[in-house]
Amino acid sequence: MAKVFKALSNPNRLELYLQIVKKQEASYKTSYGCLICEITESLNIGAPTISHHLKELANAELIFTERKGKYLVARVNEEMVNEVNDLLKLHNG
Amino acid sequence: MAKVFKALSNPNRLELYLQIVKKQEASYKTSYGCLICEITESLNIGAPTISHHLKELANAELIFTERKGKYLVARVNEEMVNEVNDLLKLHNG
DNA sequence: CATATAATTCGAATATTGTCAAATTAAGAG
DNA sequence: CTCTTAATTTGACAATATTCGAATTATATG
Repeated sequence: MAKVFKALSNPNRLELYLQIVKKQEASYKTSYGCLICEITESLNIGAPTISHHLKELANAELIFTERKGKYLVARVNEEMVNEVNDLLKLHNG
Repeated sequence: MAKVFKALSNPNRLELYLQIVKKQEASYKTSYGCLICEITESLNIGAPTISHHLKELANAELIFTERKGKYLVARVNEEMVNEVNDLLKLHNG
């Protein structure tokens, strides 16, 4: 589970993750997920670094990625996000 | 906020945090918090490293620490934990 | 005071990370 | 086939992180 937190521990990578969430939620009716090339400009890192970070998010099972022709589509793994939330939940008053 | 995730990204530090949560919840009636010396044995790292990790958790504002005579007491910052939970919450179906 | 326990500081070694530039692959469009 | 855009791979480098041993400080107790 530390792997998930590590995946979110870098500011640029966290931003990348949050953009994916945002894009996916914005298109939840069609459930297209997030086209990576649509968010690359809003991040201040180069394409190789984005590719590298995406792999880390996927390796932590926070997202799934799938190639759609020329494009890469990312989707959030909601189960994993729920697991993280459960771990952090506090049980007292 | 990435700082919080970084604080939890190291396996030993995450374990340390979870032990603090557990100890605190176990004694929530008295709200003593967690005596650090009571959990050092269950972690497979030395005292200097624990001291260092505690500082990182405190720096990320995940915990508060307070000296009680010879001992150090740690308490979870519930507000911060709630903020993290809010950030990770998903808003679709 | 002398001793013991809890915790911190310091310095160093080793490992991991984040990032980029350059080259490469993947795939579609003309 | 050629060109363009999207993404990946490789190799490298600087910056950070993790951990420990040794020494030190803080505090309580006999």
